[in-house]
Amino acid sequence: MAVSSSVPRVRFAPSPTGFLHVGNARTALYNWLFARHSGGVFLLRIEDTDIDRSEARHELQLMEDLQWLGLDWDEGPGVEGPHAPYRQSERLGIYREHTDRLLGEGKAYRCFCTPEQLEAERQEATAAHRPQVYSGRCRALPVAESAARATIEPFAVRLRIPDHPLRFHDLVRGTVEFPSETVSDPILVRSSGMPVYNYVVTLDDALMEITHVIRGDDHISNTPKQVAIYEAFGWKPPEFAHLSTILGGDRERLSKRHGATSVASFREMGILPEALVNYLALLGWGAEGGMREIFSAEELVREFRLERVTASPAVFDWEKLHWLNRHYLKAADPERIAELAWPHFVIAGFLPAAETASTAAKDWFDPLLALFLPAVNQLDELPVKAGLVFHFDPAAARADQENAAILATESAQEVLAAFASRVRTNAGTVTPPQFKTWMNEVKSETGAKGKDLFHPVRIALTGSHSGPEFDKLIPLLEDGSRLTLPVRVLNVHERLEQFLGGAR
RNA sequence: GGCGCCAUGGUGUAAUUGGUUAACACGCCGCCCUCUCAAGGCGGAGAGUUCGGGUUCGAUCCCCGAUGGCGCUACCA
Repeated sequence: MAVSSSVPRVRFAPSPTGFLHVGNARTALYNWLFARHSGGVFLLRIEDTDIDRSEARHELQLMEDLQWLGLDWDEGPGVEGPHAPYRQSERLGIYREHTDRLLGEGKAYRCFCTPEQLEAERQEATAAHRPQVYSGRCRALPVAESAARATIEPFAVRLRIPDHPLRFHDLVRGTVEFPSETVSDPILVRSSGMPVYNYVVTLDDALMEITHVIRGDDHISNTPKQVAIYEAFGWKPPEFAHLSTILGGDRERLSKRHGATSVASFREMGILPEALVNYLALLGWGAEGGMREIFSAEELVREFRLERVTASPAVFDWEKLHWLNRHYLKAADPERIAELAWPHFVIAGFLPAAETASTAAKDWFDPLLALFLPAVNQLDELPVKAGLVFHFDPAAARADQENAAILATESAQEVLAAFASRVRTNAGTVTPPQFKTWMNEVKSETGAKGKDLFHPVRIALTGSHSGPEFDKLIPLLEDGSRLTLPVRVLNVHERLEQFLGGAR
């Protein structure tokens, strides 16, 4: 290994076995924040030694998700760098050389034990209330015998765990120590010849001169073994930082069981990357003083300290993510949001594909979006919230219990009649000032005011007694009705007639 | 079974790293605004810091133990 460099080097090392999970996304984020804060190097390495589960498409997806979050890597697939290759499946030769060295120096040994023998040992250990560590049966095999058997028998390679306590420093937990007796001689290389995760990870971290290993706390128990590997090679172990687990509402490790957990699904739902990044940063870390919640990526980079990362597990909270997402949805450039929101209306069957849409439709979409955006947590809720613009069902409106109660009053009938007579005398486009005038006239004619005045009209026009301001809604309906869309938007006249017609 | 990590309102985090009426945010409740629903503004309830010991003049903070949660305990990653 080369001399450790002065600039911090960190890595994110996912295995391409599925989608990028939020937990891993947070790990990636903290690595990235640390690197950017300290002017260090952020490296991406693909851990694909599990050939059965690793897939190239997952690797692509992983990189896409990382990019979407804005986490760019300085070395790794796509950019390469001085320690290429960055895919473990392409580094097998490197691992082999190092294994030979360990074997040659007696730091590791061949193990000829069968799975059955090993299993029996484990059972014994449990029965005796002893830790499950390998007995060391093959540890003391004479070199000549070991070499001889190697030519005819399959064998695994194990590391000789030293008999002193294995300790390491953790930036979020302090010093962690494991008694030697509780650490089993780990398998380095399987009898198939394929090196094992814990081994290659360590080799790569060392070879790639990683100075800070920031990863999930499920690796704490693996760390003593990795420290022993560093020791066997005479290398200095890096600093560690083990991040706590992200839990679901039931305090169990967050998983698919809890709903969407992949970064890709968040994107599809219409969660903005800046909201996710902000949220994930807050989940296990707090700025000094802890009195701020909204952080841009740049601000996070400036404020982030590994030392301020919490050691305790955190429960994933959709409400707070939504709060942040609403914030960023409102703060973002409307044009960008429009682009992101449009496809959701396409899926709903309300709008044509963006490429085929007229500019008139696009212009019409902006105020529509402005009207309904404040009401949603995530973009995919938009079509439902804006549904009243696209479809109007008088029968269903009348069937609704609350609506029926409102419509049943004499005052409501008077209001509707007075309103209808005015709408009918004017065949042109209804404008907000016009509408306002009518409502004032209806008000003085019927004596109805407030809810009594507005609710019947609202129901007749939108199907619901609650909804957005008429000032903004009316132009949307009128303009929308002149557009050619997959679904015809009904204007005020049409709505009123359909509603009244349905009653007769 | 063994080993390890963790423990502040419902949730995420703060608390000059032993001295605070334990703070902020989400959520919740209420009020204002408003035809309504959101948004926005204002206010409120909610923890005495898991429990028990210790150290100390004084513990959220240090030590020990218990309890609980989680992780690892594979020729998985």
